[in-house]
Amino acid sequence: MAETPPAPRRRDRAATRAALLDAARIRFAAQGFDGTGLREIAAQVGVDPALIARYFGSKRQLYAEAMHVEIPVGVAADPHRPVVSIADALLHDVVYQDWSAFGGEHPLLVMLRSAGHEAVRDQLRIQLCDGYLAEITDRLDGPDPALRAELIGALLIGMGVLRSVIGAPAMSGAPIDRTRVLAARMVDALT
Amino acid sequence: MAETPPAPRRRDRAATRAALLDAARIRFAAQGFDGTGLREIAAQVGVDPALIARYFGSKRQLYAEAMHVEIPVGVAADPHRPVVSIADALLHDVVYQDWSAFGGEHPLLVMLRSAGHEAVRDQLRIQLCDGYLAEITDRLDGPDPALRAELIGALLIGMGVLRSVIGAPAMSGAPIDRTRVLAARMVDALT
Amino acid sequence: MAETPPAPRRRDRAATRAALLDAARIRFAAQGFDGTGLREIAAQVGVDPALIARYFGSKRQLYAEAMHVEIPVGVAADPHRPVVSIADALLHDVVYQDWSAFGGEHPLLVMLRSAGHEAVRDQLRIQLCDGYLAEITDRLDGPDPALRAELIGALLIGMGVLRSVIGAPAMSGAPIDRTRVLAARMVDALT
Amino acid sequence: MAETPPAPRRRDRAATRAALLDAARIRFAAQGFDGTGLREIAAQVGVDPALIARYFGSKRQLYAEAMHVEIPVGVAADPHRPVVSIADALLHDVVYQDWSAFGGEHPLLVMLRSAGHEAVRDQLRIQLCDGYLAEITDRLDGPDPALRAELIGALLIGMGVLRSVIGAPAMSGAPIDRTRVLAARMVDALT
DNA sequence: TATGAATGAGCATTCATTCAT
DNA sequence: TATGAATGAATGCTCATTCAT
Repeated sequence: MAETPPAPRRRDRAATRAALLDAARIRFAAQGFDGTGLREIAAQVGVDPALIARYFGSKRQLYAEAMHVEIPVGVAADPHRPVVSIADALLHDVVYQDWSAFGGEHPLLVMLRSAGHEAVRDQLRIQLCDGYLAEITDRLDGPDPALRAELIGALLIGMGVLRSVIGAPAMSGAPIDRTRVLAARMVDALT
Repeated sequence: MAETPPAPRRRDRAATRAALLDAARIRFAAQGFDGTGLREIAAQVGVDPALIARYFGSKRQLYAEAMHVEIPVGVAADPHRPVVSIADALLHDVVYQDWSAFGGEHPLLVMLRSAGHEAVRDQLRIQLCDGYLAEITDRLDGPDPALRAELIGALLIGMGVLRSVIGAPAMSGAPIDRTRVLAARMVDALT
Repeated sequence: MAETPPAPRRRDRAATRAALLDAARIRFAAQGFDGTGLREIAAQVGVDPALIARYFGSKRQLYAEAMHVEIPVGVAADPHRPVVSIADALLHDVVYQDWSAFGGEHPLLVMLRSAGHEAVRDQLRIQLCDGYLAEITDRLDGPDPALRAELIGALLIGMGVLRSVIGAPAMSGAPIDRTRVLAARMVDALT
Repeated sequence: MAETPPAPRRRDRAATRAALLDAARIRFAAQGFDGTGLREIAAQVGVDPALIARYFGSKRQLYAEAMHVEIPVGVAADPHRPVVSIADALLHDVVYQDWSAFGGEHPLLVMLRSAGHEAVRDQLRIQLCDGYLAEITDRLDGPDPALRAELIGALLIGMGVLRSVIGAPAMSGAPIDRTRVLAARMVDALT
């Protein structure tokens, strides 16, 4: 892991910046925005807290940059790919992918934990609606494509919430395949 | 309003306690656990902040008590009521009910905003899984009833998140009936 | 002195407040607004720095309140008192009075040391022009009474600056009577 | 403007040094010693803040050098020039001259704004007493020439303070000639 | 010679809480 | 029982400065 102190990493702006982002992701995921202090992020990297202000401007901007993720290219590749396949890819991406760099969860779920802040909610909306769901909306025929896309997104987010935020027993323990089959059935019901 | 200072509410322990809970619900919902100060809650009721510690022990306990809700009796009444009807009732209860006493949202969604705190996550799990979802699980036949109940819960929670936490455009703007029909279709696909 | 820690002064809001103001005057006079920390003021009184925020709201407000002085009643008493007498009284008040509670200088001169802050300049203008100089203006006949009053004020302030801010040798060392006679001659030249 | 970044001024030590002094004068005058950051001075010139430490040693030394001014040669030229004429020349020099390179004020008045620092007070005393006032003292006959010179200096400084630090209404607004006539009368009363 | 990464001490302010009254 | 004075730790952030490069 890049965020452990062993490597002193002296005088390397890019590496220090990256290490700060890595450390920030872990702490923000575990303790939320308010529960995380800049001092502990800096301490984890082994640098002075003032560097964070220097590199990122403010705690808010550090958070925004740490939580930013690009939509995976594979998902958006084929414009004719069926919706159920897209949804399944997103389900795997959002809920079941290995997000250990973010403390084990997709940044959308991490951000949900700090959704008391309006700026965080804004970022959530942009990354979810303008990113993931736009891909689904584009591929849906029939009435209310945006609404149906959001319902799929709601299922996705809800599954993530139950699995990794709330820790609902069945969803956390059940084999992934069984769950994906059931989720796919729900998505199919919308098309 | 019970929480305005004009009425001194002198020497009425029960009424003061209730007023503190009401005020706490509003502020916690609007600003989250960390964003809300005990001073402002106390000020809204017109009492000294030390009284909160006296009545509730700590901020955390005040939060827990303020966010506690009982599952509506109507939902649990008939053990033979079909799942899709239960789910629709819960959808209405959780997502579309008037929760103005909680600042406009169901406490489950309010708590999700402060899910950075482990105690809040615990309370969420207990209220959602042991409360709402148990009712659904009991009525489901076939394999994996708990998992399917959680998927329904995921859809519910996700809809609430998109509607009132994230503010997704279609779900926030669409007429409620159209949304409920689509959600019912997803639930039906599981049975 | 009320600002020494010996007396614990426990649980006495008014006394603690007054002691904080006393300590603030001394430190602000000696080191200016920016050079003085709230920590040292609080330490001098023997209380926690958080009390300052509680009692005065902010460092700026503490400063404003600490530097506020009322115009001495004796000066404004007789509306027919000649200007040269008023000026002499003010000279004694502003420059030669024992202002040891303010570290040895009139608050107007103390504030001049922190005149880099606009709020301080505003307070200076209000206390000098609307306070002291208005009394002089009212008693001046002939043209430009306000301008002549301000010239008298300029002499006063300038004498204070040379004496206690700059430490000009002659004015600091000369016997007070000789200086007052000369200053009175300058004032007389304006009437 | 010499202090705008467009001109890279690469590898010209003397020009960079001068540009830093120019920028420092403007900022120190506008915001005082404490209110001015080395970063903003360096940024205005377009160089790294570390250069300031390299060229001037410290912020204090940069300030001292930036605020240093020579007494105008015209004033000291004729040893038989009458005092009232010298005083008027100084009044014009100190109070009414265009000091736009210093942000619009004579450095003595600028320094008065940062007189919370002892080093600044020392510099003030040296530049005022040993510079300007020595010229006046030399030309005064009769008793206490140094004291009378300081009283003239007090009037000068006081006028500057009221005009440009405090912003006294009459002195800031009145036509310069009327003010100079009145000031000359006060000076004459001392001879 | 000069850059810019990094420092560490310092700032005012906010908070839930405690304790004497 | 309840008030409110007082606490002390922690917050994000700014600063002049230093030290490798």
